[in-house]
Amino acid sequence: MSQATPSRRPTRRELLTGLRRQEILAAAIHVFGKKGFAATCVGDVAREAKLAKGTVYLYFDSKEEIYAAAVRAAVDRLHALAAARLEGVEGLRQRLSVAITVRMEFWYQQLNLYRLLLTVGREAQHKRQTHELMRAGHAFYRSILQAGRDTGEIAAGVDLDTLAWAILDMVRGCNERRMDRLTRRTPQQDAEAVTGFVLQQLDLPGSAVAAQPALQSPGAHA
Amino acid sequence: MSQATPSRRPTRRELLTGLRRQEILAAAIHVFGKKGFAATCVGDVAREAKLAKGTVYLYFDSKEEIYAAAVRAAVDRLHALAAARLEGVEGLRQRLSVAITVRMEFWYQQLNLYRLLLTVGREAQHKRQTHELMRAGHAFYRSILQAGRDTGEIAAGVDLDTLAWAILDMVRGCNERRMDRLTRRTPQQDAEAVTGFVLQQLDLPGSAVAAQPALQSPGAHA
Amino acid sequence: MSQATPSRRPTRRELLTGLRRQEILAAAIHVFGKKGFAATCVGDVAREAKLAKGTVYLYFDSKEEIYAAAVRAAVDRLHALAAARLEGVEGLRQRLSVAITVRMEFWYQQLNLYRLLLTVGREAQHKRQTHELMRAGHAFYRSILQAGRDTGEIAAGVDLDTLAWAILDMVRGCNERRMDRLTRRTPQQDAEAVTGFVLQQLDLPGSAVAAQPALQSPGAHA
Amino acid sequence: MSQATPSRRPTRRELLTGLRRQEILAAAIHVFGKKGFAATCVGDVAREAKLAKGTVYLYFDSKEEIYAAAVRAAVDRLHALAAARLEGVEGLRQRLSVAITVRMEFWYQQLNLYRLLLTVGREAQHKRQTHELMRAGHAFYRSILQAGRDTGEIAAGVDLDTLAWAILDMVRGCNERRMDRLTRRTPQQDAEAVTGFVLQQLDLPGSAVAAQPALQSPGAHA
DNA sequence: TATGAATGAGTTTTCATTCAT
DNA sequence: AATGAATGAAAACTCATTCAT
Repeated sequence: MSQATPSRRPTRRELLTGLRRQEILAAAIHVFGKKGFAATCVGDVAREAKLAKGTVYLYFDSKEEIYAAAVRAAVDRLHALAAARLEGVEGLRQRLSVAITVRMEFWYQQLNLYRLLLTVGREAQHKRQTHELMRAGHAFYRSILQAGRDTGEIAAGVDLDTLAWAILDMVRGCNERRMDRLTRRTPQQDAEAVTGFVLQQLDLPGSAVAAQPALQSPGAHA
Repeated sequence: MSQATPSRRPTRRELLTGLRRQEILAAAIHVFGKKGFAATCVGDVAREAKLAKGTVYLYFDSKEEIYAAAVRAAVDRLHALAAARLEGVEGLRQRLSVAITVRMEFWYQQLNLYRLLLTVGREAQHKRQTHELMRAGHAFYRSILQAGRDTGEIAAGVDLDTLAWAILDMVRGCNERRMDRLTRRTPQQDAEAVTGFVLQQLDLPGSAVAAQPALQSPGAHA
Repeated sequence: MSQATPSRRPTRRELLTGLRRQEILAAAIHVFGKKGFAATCVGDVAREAKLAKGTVYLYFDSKEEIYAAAVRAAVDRLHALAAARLEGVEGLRQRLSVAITVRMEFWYQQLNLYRLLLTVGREAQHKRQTHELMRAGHAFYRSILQAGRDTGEIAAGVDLDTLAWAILDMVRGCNERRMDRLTRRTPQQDAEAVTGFVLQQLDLPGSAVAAQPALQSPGAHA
Repeated sequence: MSQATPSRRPTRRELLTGLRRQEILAAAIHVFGKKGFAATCVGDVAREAKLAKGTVYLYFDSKEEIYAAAVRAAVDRLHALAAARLEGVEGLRQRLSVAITVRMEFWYQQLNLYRLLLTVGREAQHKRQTHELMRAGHAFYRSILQAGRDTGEIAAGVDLDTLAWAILDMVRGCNERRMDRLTRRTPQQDAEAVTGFVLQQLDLPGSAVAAQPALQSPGAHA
């Protein structure tokens, strides 16, 4: 899926190197997520990966670089996943629903990394990468809305830019609350609620994807 | 922990102590915001406050405690400000608008502190305080919505809990984008957009406070 | 003798600070000389000075700076000593003798520091300082020779520049051999030999200071 | 340590091994000279020699040993060169001149190694080797002077030991100044000056080798 | 109360050397 | 013989916190 630079046939060595990097990244995300980035020293990462400290430095230039690589890898996976899930899905309602759900579910699988994003990602040296991620998220929702407008499903008056940001904000909020265990809702439930909000904004209520009235308290009837 | 409510007549000494603490907090927020929490050492705070390092420790037990106190003070001010602004404001639309605006404007004045909240506040040891803040924000919007329901302005079916969280998420998102200079919109413009979003969810469009259709692109007409 | 910057009345604190620096320098020269600069860590210096590692860093910015300061202080002392010893000494023979002797004796008292000069002083980052020291040494002997020429004691044909370098080289050589225990001669004996060498170059043999024929084997008679 | 004199017919393998060692030494001297001994890591040497790090360790036991071997090889070459140059040269004046010149020129060709000698050679673990080198230099000049005495060219009173050291010191001084670019004189010019000094000590002025009055400033006439 | 010198645990990073392939 | 991944000891430097004055 992502033979980045060496266009053909990675060497046996390159393969092994790639694997080691994966291992270290996994270990790093684990301990960073558990103890926090600042409180974790490279030795902790090494121990988790069952390697010597120095070995980690063979694969990454610094602690910061480990973080950056972890985020990069996750983002790549997220984008690939989103594209795959949307493949063949037709109709604004369905596409919105999938797009919202995929981001909820993905980060739910990556809570430790998500936690990093919320702390380390805020620091000056990682601003650029974090902003990139946010802009990509915005563009993602924006493009789905735009397609809806192109097909006439969305009226001309709606400010798609602002709405796309709002979607991202709500998704992020739900993710964070789940990470912090401030909610017991599942990613799917949250996704439905957010999708419902959006449809309401577009004056397209009636039926959310699962034909469940979003934004209604579970017990309530329409 | 220390005498929470000294009931009556603070001693002259208590007053002086309080002032010193304020000075140190102001200095701390300034330098923390400029260099980041981790990168700032207690000596920096002391220098900014024109005190000796040791003196800071007469007023705060640790660097962490300075952060916690700064947040506590800000939150108190925010709550006081919100209450003051809502005083005498009647009607769901108006109260919502004010409630959203006040949180936008307040943090806009406190960008340095807000930045801390987004980084330090995420660390394990400050989770509790940060959650408290978020829950209070949620309760704040929830109570305004509840009042609307009590007066019949809001239909029975709407899930107020979820909507309150959504408001908080959108407000936070706007604040963060402003802090990161990812947007050029003013707090007031953002507040209007969010308010419009909420009214639409409540099937109460027609007029946002400023009678501008929220979430509509500026040039569009209703 | 050297109130460097604060022209008047050093504070009590400045005095104490100065003393601490002296103590650390003394300790540093001791351990550097014993184990070598590279093999010595700052902790060793601190232990020798009976201080904590961190304390050393309150007085010096880095290990390198300790070295540089030690050399600077020694050079100042050497120059002061040389000036003092030459005070009132008249006549080329006598002045040369004193000038050569003082440099022999001084470094003999400072063997550990001298060893540093020969190793650390060679490294790129200290080249400038070391060159300065050598140039100063050359200028020192050069000026004494020049005075001799001005009084007519030295013939016009002699190349004073080259001779001054030669003096410095021989003095250095003797010092190094003494440091390395490759010789058992005393600084005074070496000084006499070198002085005799120079006088012979100037066609002013006859009497070295001590009226001993220089460069002649001890037992030999004129 | 290893078979010092393999008496007869070096194996094919021994020859290859010897070649590899030469290659590595050449690479080592190059990078050590460029970056300094401490700042150079074995990997740098290996890269320069186009070998893997581990391979270097097949030929040398340690980084230190590489240094020692490099010096040993250079010294052997120097001695061979000196012997070759002196072959067939007759007369004290000529032999002295050649002996001084050869040492100037040789190190001038080996500045990188010379630099190592002045730093690494000073460290405790290399003292012995460095002293050996200096003693050999002294013995070299001493033997030439002794030959002069044996032929009656040198008077009985002169202290040959001290003079030999003085020659070595002056030669070293000139070499170092050239290495540090503190002089613009050529090795030949320096050699003449030093030779002139020595002849003057021996009361054999008149003609240095090139019949140029040494120690006289260029423009002066005899 | 105010000070700031002293402390030393703790962190990142480098690199000589080893050893399985 | 050749390789280079793995090791882990070691070192410079920082800074929150203490405490004698």
